[in-house]
Amino acid sequence: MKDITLKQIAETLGISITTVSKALKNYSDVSPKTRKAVLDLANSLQYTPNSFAVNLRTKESRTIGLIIPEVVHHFFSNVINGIIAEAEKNGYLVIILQSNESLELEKKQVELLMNKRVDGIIMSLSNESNDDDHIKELIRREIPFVMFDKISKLVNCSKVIINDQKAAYNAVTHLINKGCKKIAHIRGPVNPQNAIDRFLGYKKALEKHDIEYNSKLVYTCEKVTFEEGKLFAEQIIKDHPDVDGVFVITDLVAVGALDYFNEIGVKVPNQIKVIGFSNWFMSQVITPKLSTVDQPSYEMGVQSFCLLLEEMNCKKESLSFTPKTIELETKIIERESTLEN
Amino acid sequence: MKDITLKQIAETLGISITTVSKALKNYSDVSPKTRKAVLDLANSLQYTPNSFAVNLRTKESRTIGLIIPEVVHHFFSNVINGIIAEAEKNGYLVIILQSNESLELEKKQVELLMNKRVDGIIMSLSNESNDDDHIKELIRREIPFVMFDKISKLVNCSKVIINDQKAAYNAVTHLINKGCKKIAHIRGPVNPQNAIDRFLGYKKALEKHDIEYNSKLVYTCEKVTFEEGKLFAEQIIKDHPDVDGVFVITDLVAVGALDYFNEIGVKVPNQIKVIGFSNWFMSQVITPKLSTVDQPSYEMGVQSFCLLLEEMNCKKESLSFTPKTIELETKIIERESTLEN
DNA sequence: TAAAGTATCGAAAACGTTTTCGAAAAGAAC
DNA sequence: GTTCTTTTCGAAAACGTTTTCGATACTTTA
Repeated sequence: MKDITLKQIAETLGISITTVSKALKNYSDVSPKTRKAVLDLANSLQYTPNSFAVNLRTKESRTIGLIIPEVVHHFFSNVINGIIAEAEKNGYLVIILQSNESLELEKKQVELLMNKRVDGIIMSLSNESNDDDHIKELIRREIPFVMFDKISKLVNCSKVIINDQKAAYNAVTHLINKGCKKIAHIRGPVNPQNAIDRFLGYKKALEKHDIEYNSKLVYTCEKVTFEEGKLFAEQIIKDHPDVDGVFVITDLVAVGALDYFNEIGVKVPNQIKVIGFSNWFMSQVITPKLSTVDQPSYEMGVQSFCLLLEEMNCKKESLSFTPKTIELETKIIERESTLEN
Repeated sequence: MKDITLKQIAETLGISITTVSKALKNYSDVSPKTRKAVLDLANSLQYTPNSFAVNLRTKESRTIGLIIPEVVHHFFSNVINGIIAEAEKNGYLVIILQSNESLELEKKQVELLMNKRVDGIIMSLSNESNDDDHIKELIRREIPFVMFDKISKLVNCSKVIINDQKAAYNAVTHLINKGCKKIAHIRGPVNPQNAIDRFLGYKKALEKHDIEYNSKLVYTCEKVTFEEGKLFAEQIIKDHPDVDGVFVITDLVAVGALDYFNEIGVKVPNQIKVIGFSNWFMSQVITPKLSTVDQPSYEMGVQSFCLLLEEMNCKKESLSFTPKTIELETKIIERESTLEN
């Protein structure tokens, strides 16, 4: 029941550990005859190298770490999907940690992964993250590192993002084109760069179309939940009954808003048009079906791993690596919630 | 920039590696003075033990593997959440792999994890899985192993499940109590035990209430998708216009059915009542809100890890371990889609 | 036949830790 | 001063692999 080792193969064959190792790794200085003997025996014994020893010797674990704010989240679980698929294709395994949107946990998890000596780390910042010390430590230690979606502009590392400002601009312009004159915005928390950018895109679209910006029309989520969507929808109706369009930070919150509007009989899209962000699956099954901005989540995962792989390979060969930023395209998905009157 | 090792600490302090190691691990045979010196230096140098070496020496990696059919799936992502939370609490990290419902991939991934020498494996079978060889190999090698939700009855290992048959029985009984006389069933694929059990529960509920079972009313999903839900809803209406109730294998498919009914103007719950399974988030936001069976997904994750931990600890101390099965409670969530006429 | 080249192998170090066991030093007891 | 205990330390083996470098044996060439 004990594990098979090179030593055991060597002893039964009456040769040295060195030769066994070389035979298994196709070194040229082992005769065809002994190679065959080794391979046959290794096969019949189901030998697999002890990865602990290989890790120690080669100083790599063929494992990467992934830290995301939430696993139960349509966008992030799609990203996970992309990352583990691409990683497996390249012989890497993925350890997943969840920061639960907590900066403290996030820092602890970065430490965990460094101590675990993963070959690289992919990460999306928590909403609480407003300092970069733990990230910069990562860079200082020259651990291959990629950020996606919720990034920090101050950190010099590879990034996979969308143009949140442009996407938000397009979403709000879409509302305006459909006839909206007074548009509210349910925005994300204050820290995350993408919440800031989407807000800026909202503002810019208004300006561009000569609609006066009114800070009273901006509602700020803390937790970015369904419930907050309902709550802010209620406030919008109370505070500004003449609002005829809402741009929401993400679909989950937008669906909350729709739920409230449905409850009290506010007609969407007739009275108010709503557009969300990220194209969650449920957006296409609720009533009315929610217009949104499609974000290539799976592709973001794939690209994130590719960038990380590039950096890991450079490090292995002691080559220098210059961080890259990949910007992926978004597109408006037009559904019932923004139909023209 | 190089990693700090015991050797370096030992040399700068002029003592042996052994003593440094002992000082850091609070052995009793090191004087308070030298212990303090070691701790201070280790702290200021930010020493962390090389986990590769520790793994090799201790023969454990404090890492477990998790294989699930799909990451982008409300039920499974909640289980993941429970597992990684509980694992982290106990100092374990989790490598996640996705079988994509393919038996071939599943086998390869079991191999991957064994070669990686994880301390244990948690798994939910793919829909394709109809043989147990790779699982039995796992047991034979005495690798701590837990199955949850989609299990194999033939494998002797710890399991975390619900009583699918009873839950399905209750769901169908719920339909009957609400006045349904002719109830169709959109079931899961042929292999998975839980699809079989839910089907049996459906059948038993009919019998119990003197409704004749009709195999024509049972539709079998292959992929268990939204699209299949729409498709089978269409067939039900075409083949059996007088069906007044549907019990669906899972919410995603049920939502597909609802979508079709909405499209063609079939009134739910007036003409047909629908009940799903698993309580996906979107079920509470669609129109009409979907009745369903709540499955404690997060808790299943937590319990799965706990069982695995127990087994891993037994193995470490060479104690024998008897597999356990934990059965968690489900409950009917009554919403609009099964309102009484 | 000697020299040069090639094919095949293995000894040994290294990766960084943990742990056993014995040695040395210090203190206590007589 | 001797013996016995207790405290404190370190040498060394072990975990299993990879890789360097030198050694041997065998073949070819001059």
